[in-house]
Amino acid sequence: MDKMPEMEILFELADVFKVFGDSTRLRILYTLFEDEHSVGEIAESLQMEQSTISHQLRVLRTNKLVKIRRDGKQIYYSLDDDHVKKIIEMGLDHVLE
Amino acid sequence: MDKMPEMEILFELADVFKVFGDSTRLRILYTLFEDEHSVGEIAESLQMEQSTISHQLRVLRTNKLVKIRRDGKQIYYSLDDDHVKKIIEMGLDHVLE
DNA sequence: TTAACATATGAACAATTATTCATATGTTCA
DNA sequence: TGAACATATGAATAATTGTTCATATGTTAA
Repeated sequence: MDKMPEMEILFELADVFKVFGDSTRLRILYTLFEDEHSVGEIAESLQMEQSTISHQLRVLRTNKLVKIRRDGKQIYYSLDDDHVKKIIEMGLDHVLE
Repeated sequence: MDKMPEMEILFELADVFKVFGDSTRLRILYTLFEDEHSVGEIAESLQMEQSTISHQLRVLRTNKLVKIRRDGKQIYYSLDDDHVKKIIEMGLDHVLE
């Protein structure tokens, strides 16, 4: 173990970390820690443009960090991976020394 | 717990993940998983410019992921944090599903 | 001191990306 | 069907960033 992965895997790995490397996406993920939320709720909660949130949710979804549930006009997003919390907490451990 | 951190902390957190979000830096970290290595050794091993490696090592060092030990003309880099391996492994878990 | 070597650094460039604005798509209800 | 609402998307822009080249800094040994 700990052997260097193939280049293809390394690029994917870097891409995943890139997703965590933006404060807006981190805020969205934190918002979803507790419960699922609609796009509008997240935008309202973070005081950001609906468009911005939607764009970033797509990034999160493409990378399989969140999943969706449609209910009428709204689309509810929630965490789609057990690792998300743990990865963020590990990063936080590092930041907090 | 799981409460959203202050903005300042969120930016730091994002910055840490940004560091992991580059394949060159991931390769450098993997190289250091086993043992410490000099700048030249890493550049040779990864077949990249010495300058590129040096620049990226500075990023890693600034973010306290690697530390240095001077020995004559060479500077040996090694991992400076217990979390590094774990964070990368978590990310890998996600990538590998 | 000087030559040779190892590493660091600054400037420049290309590429990537987060946000905004405007608009499109899709859903509900009258 | 059409109006109102929720979300998605494309284009444009500004900002950030990884790499290279050239050169500077720092170390050793003669």
